[in-house]
Amino acid sequence: MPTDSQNLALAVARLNRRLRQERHSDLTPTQMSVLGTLRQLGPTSPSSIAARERVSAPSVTRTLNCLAEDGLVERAPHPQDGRQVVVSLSDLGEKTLAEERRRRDAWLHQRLAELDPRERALLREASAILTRITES
Amino acid sequence: MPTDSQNLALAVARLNRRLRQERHSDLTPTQMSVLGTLRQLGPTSPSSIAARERVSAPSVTRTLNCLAEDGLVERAPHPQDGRQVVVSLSDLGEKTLAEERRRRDAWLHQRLAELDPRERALLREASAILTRITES
DNA sequence: AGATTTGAATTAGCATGGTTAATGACCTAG
DNA sequence: CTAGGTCATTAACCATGCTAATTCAAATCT
Repeated sequence: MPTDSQNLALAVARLNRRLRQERHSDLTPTQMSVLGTLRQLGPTSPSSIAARERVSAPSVTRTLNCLAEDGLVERAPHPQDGRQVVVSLSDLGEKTLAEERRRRDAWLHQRLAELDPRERALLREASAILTRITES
Repeated sequence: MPTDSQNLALAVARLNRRLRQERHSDLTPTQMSVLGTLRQLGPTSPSSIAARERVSAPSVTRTLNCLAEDGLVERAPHPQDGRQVVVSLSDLGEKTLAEERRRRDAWLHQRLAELDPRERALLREASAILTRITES
């Protein structure tokens, strides 16, 4: 018999795959996530993004390369510290993020709309708890 | 301002990455998931596994190759239909699954234990809802 | 019965995105 | 000023998603 944590882990893994399938866009989930983090943090270093995304620095570098090629983010030297790089969302990046979010979330949004209000509220709370857990 | 569905999608993506990090094992999340599905379904065809995991058939084939190499699953011809293959968990697979689950879930289990009972109950319900959503 | 279509699994080839290890540039402390 | 640490990047590897094409078996249709 599965434990609660196993159920939760399975549910999360499956939903994650499902969401990947529902993407009808050019941006991958990882790219979306990095753009979102960048939106939230404002201009920051790659390592801050890596920490926030809980991913290795090289992984972030590669994602940033793709995003920079498409003109969605910009890299600038750090004014004080020559080792660091400051990454920021471009206007195009901002616009693209908003639009892709709208499209990508259509499926999940529809599913949520089919739930009754109590379940929706429950999931809203659950999101907050999961976020808190993840960051601990 | 992010919508509920965006919050949920982000929370799920992040927790998924976090769980991958907490794995202290040889089995990847995908492999774990396939073993779990196999445990749940009993002996089945690769295509059933693919449907359950919402993943393409070739992807399942490859995962099964890895698992079979390690002796965790076994393939047998289907008695009636010569096109099909019947995949089943070996004893070693069963044992390994149980053990890896125990280890992999330690982190999440600990996090859940730190929540108050109301939150735990809420997440239990949320798991069920997410599973239902995912399968729709 | 024989030919064709359908279906399951696999193979081949591609892209993404995670990792660790090694490099190079830069800062900082001694 | 040198030694050591830090940040970003590069290189190389692996897992895992995909589609397209292949193979072989079953089912169906003359």
